[in-house]
Amino acid sequence: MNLREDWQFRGLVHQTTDDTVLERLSAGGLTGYIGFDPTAPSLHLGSLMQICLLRRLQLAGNRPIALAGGGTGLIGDPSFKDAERPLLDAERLAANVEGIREQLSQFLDFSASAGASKALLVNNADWLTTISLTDFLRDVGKHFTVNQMIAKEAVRSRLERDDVGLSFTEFSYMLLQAYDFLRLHQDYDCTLQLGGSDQWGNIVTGVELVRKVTGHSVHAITSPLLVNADGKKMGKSEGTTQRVWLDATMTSPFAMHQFLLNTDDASTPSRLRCFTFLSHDEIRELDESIKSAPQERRAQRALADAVVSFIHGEAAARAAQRAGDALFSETIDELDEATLLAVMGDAPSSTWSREELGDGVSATEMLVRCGLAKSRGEARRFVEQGGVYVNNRRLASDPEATIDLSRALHDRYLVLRRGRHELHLVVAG
RNA sequence: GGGUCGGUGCCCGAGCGGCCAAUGGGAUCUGGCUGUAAACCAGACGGCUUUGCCUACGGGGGUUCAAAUCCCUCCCGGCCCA
Repeated sequence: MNLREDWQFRGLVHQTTDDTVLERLSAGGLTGYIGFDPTAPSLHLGSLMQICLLRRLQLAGNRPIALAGGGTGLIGDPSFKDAERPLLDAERLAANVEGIREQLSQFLDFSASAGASKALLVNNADWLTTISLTDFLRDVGKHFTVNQMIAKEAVRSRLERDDVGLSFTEFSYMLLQAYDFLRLHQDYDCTLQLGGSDQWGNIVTGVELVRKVTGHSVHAITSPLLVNADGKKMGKSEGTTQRVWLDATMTSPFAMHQFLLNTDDASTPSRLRCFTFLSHDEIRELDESIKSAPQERRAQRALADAVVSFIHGEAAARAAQRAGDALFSETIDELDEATLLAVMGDAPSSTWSREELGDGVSATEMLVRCGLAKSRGEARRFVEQGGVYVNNRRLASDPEATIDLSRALHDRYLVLRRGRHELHLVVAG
């Protein structure tokens, strides 16, 4: 099984500059890079595809470069965005780059033992913040005409809209990214850039720049953007309620596991291919299980286990698994105290005074203070609609309902749930 | 700088003096059906001490018994001209 066959099976390739790249990658020994935007202190599931691509590259004996966009982040990529991006200040950006560096270092092999395919992490702020404007315009800008730049699909919609514009700053973004490729080619002999299919325009601009400046031909591979069954980009602001972050303190392993477990049937095969390193046979078998026994959701379970293991480790994946099983398929009041705490370990919790709970606290009040409702009005609505559960038993849909210690598990714990998924552990102090 | 069009709830977008917390769509949320899914159906969707009150239609000021709606001014954006 070589890389080309594997990538084709997994559907990782959307477009390439030429057919031979995949063959050459299969042979190993190339250097390829992917850029990561430091828009937040953590990467999220939307970047998992890119992370896996770099890893696959490395496993096949190539050198992966992860490029943190500390410089391009100062500008903001306008590709297919429908409005001007707010600028991030340099300090936040630097902090974000740091966070991302740390995360990426877990997924690639940066040790000397990797030899020629030892991964590299670079920050384009190193060159983008130091090059002079006139040098940039002469050495980079001179190679492109505005005519071809405005013809790019990625910016077209912004140019055609009559309510928002495209600032010169954002318009210049593609040149900065092109310059990155040139630098990586010159400094590290990098001959390949990968990215999502929305990056095609930016990437080929880089390919062109390298050719014009050095005469060398370098390559591009884009991968399809994964969408949910409803056509929305996954992992962006969608998901259950928020983005699914890779940082365990921002999105708990349990929440991530749940998110993946809830993947709809139609999207599961492609996610298994892109986000896991399972063998082709295993994947085919899981595909089959979706058709033959969808209610078992073996494929979703395998996906959730594999991804959480990859990101947070096997122990975290097992814990998330157990927590889900306990919370959704057993009666929670049968759990012993240690198990209950382990299961609820990921969920937010709060400590309440015994006296207060003894007297009974109104359900709406409790929902608001636990952060399960944004306002009393919303809390009242949840109760009225029957969306509130204590220890997995639905609360009477009475807005005056109160909750007291008599329901507590082990005389201290109340598992408060709102709707299907939002949990909170109330502890009597 | 000049002209012109526009800025409404999470987003899009109606309203153009009282019947407006503001039509409609999307998103989201809750419930039902299910498989902790999708689709579908029903409901909710500014806040509160909830038969009422408060805050909101870019900011400020004004006219009026009454303004998202009229006037002035400022800020922001699009387009055209310079």
